[in-house]
Amino acid sequence: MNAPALSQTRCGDCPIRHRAVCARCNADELNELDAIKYYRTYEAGQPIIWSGDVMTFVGSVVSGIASLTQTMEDGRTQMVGLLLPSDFVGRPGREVAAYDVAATTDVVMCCFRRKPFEELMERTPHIANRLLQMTLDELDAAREWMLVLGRKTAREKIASLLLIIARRDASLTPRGATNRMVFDLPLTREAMADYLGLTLETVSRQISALKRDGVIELEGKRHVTVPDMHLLMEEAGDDSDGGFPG
Amino acid sequence: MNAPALSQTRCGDCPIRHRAVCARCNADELNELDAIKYYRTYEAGQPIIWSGDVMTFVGSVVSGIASLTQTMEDGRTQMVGLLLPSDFVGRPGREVAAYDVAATTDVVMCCFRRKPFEELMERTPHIANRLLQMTLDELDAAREWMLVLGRKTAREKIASLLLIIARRDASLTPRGATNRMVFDLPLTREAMADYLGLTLETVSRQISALKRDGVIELEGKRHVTVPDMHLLMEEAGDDSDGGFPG
DNA sequence: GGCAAGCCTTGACCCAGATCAACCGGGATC
DNA sequence: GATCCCGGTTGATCTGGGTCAAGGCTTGCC
Repeated sequence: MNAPALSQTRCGDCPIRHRAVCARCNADELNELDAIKYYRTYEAGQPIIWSGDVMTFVGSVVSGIASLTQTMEDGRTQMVGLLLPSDFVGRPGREVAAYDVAATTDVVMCCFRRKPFEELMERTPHIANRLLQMTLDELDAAREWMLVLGRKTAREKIASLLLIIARRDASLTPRGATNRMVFDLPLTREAMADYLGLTLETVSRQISALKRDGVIELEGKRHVTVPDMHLLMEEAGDDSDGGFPG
Repeated sequence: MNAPALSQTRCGDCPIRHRAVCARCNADELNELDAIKYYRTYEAGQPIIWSGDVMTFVGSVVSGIASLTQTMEDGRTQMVGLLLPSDFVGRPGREVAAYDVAATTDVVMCCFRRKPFEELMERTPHIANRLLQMTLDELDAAREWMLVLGRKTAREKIASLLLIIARRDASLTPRGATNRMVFDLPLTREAMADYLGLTLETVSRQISALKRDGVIELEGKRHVTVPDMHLLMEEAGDDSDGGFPG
């Protein structure tokens, strides 16, 4: 993991400066944030927050991937959010965490003490507006995901997840007009199953099937090559082609 | 339907005044809203907005119930939101609608022309803050629903939906400590199926099963009595008891 | 080198819910 | 009063994905 050196990163140098909740802040506002911020790291697999915990901080994912999950009493779990760098954790105004948050890979968080952050937000429309924008985006993503969970087949679910991961990578490393795409899966089969509302066996089988049918190529268990993104999109049952060249 | 007389309702008299996007506005701000608002009515079953349409307005549901749905090319549909009185329709800053919006019952909408509304929002934190709050609530509801779609059985899904409707009614007509609850289903079996990611046949069968098992009583096809809300909660696999007396 | 733990794959079987189809009942239309 | 719809119910059958079980491949530890 390429974690920045801790507790000395200046906001100006921050890799998520232009995408996180602080994206619209001016220099003065950044200084105020700086005063209440601190960095924390979590190893892959570690919990960040338990549902029901008192929230002492909110914050942004700086690097790595974290997951938001809900659990029923009998142990069934559903992932309800995948937090990527620049995504926000915590809800201003909420005392108690509603979901489990865990580090899927090694994670660096930029944390703000909750109370001061809430006060700052009260008088800083730049932050509130950015958070509104981000929340609306998350709501869209959640609704997209409801279609996946409610109506797609196992194969389509897998293809949809691969598509999301591929698009994320594409947005981080923009490239020319190419159909080909290579990336690493940041999730275990079990985590994929939790995200997709499937069992890990079904995830494994469908990945094998997509490989057998030439939709993807696998090197090891995590390294994926998509020879033709359009084919993958068809498999996902996805008409909106997400900006890939037609 | 008890639609208010149109185009003459003053904001001060509005039934959703204290819950909608305008909830925190002062008198001056209400006047500004007043200037760009107009009412529209839709009959049950009618479309309000088609996905892909240019959004000329945003607005609030004043009375009735509307639904947000997503459709795949092959016709599979998933409801991704149930809009109740005071809920907001449209996304400021978005040119083109992302979902189909349709009137499930007769609906009255309080519409704002989009551009003026966006400008007003820019300079009115009371509106932006309220919208943030409402969006965060919707996001929570969407995540709750992801658990339902991804991990619950058909019976649990039906129970969960009944619970949501019952709670909504309870919040509109607060009452003392009672386990008993009576309400009307505002959705057809098909709409419930679209919401739950099921077929209408399965919805019908599971409702019959819940009735046979005494969890609910039915009068006609829509009028429901829940003799014991706690039993219904157990059926929904829901530990959080939503404020019902223990 | 041997062994255990994680993560993943694959096979055999089963079942919840989808699909296909028949039918019911009430309200509108003629 | 006959007919047609529309929303809903119920039955019979099929199947996608869950469940249970047996390994395989790495990695790390002794």
